[in-house]
Amino acid sequence: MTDVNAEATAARGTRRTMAEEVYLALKRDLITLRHKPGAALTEQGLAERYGSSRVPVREACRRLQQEGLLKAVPYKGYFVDRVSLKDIYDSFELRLALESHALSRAAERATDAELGRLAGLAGTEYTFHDWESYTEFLERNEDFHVQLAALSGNSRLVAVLRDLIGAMQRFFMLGLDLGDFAAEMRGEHEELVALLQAGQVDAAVACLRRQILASRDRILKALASGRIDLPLE
Amino acid sequence: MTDVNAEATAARGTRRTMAEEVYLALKRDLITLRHKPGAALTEQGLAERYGSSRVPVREACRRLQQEGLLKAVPYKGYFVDRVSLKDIYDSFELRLALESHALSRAAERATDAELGRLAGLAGTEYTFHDWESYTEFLERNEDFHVQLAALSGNSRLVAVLRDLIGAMQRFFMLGLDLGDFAAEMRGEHEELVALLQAGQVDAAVACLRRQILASRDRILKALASGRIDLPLE
DNA sequence: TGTATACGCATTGTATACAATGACGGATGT
DNA sequence: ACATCCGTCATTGTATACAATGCGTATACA
Repeated sequence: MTDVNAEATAARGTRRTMAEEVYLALKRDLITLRHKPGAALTEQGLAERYGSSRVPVREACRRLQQEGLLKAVPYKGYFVDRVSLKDIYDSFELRLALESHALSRAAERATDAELGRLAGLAGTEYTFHDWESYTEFLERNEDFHVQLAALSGNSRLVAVLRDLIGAMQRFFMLGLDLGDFAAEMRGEHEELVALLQAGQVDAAVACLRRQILASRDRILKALASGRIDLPLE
Repeated sequence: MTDVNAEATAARGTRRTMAEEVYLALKRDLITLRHKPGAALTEQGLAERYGSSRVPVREACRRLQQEGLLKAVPYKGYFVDRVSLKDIYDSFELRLALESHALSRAAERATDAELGRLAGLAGTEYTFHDWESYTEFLERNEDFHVQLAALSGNSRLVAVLRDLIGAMQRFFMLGLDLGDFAAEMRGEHEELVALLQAGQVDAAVACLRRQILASRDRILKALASGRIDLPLE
């Protein structure tokens, strides 16, 4: 414990640990609905599936539990969190509150160069019924929103928003395959950045609000049309 | 895995697990500054201190890491997160955004009975230089704000806010002993609830904003007066 | 038939042994 | 004096063995 200022030598190396590997793989499988909402999971089963022992699996599960993708019940196992209408409403409401605030702050602080870099992340689409493209689209979309939030300069806010969006990806996966919204969503990000670059803050906030609520309603509508097992609790 | 609907049988029993025990004890010691910001911790050391093996300690540490109280550096150990001015600003800003929104929603939804129960949590003070009373005050204060947020009906928001306030308790601990603000803070909660009960939503939001910013500035002022080791990164 | 009770079993919770990592310091060469 | 290399050691990362829990079921009993 003489190594006092090794504190600075933080996460530099990118060599992945088993726990991290399992975390990423499991999260991916949860988001892509490979593990379906309500399904039961066991540490042993996951360990075999992802090729490790129970210990890294356990760490990954606890993390995903706190992010709201899993639920652990003591001495029983883990259950994939169900998707409820209430959770969808709550999540989008929280997201709106966080992103609205972040956007206002970003408008005050961001430089032209930063906005330019953000614009580079804006062009993102998907193709209907192409499962692979869904995943990539969602990743880019998350990137865009996280980077936008980062321009607020508030790193706590960014961390919270990142976790939230991560937990929300499932919603989109559920919705994307039930209706083709690619055209409808085309250019949303560009529109937002353009307003920011033009310095029209209020319009940008209004635009963001419109987009987020539209996004929510698309999912709700898709879910209402197709019949998906959604215990509304 | 035939036990499909045992999913419902969630956390009922209150029997504590070692990991939980360590988590609570360690969090308490972090909040009360028994472990000082910047200090180095090892799993083995913590295991001996809290009377368990490394495994539960590990789980507690990962949890506290995600809550922003610890930082883990691989193959090296854990470090108590330092308190920076930026983090104080960021935290209060995020808290203001979350609580403002929650308050607005609560004003729309809360029944008189709920507001009455909230009022019961409002009367809370501390006595200067009484370390014990600080802890209890902070717990009651957290309770009040979390319950207030709960009236918004948004459980995701509540979860995020709870973690955030938990991580912020240290700030108050740093500040409380550097100045006697008991008188200044007396009745703040009552004032807020009264405005809510009177249906004066806008005034309540303004009041909350005033209180939160005052709280932040008290801490900043106290920190500026006493000299506390605050690496501003 | 209904009800209380005890047992089995799947699963998590915990401890411990061992492997991997990488920072520090001394040895070595120039 | 100074840089470089290499071994050492503290610490985390991982696997495995064992304990604890509590649900489901069979069983005993009225």
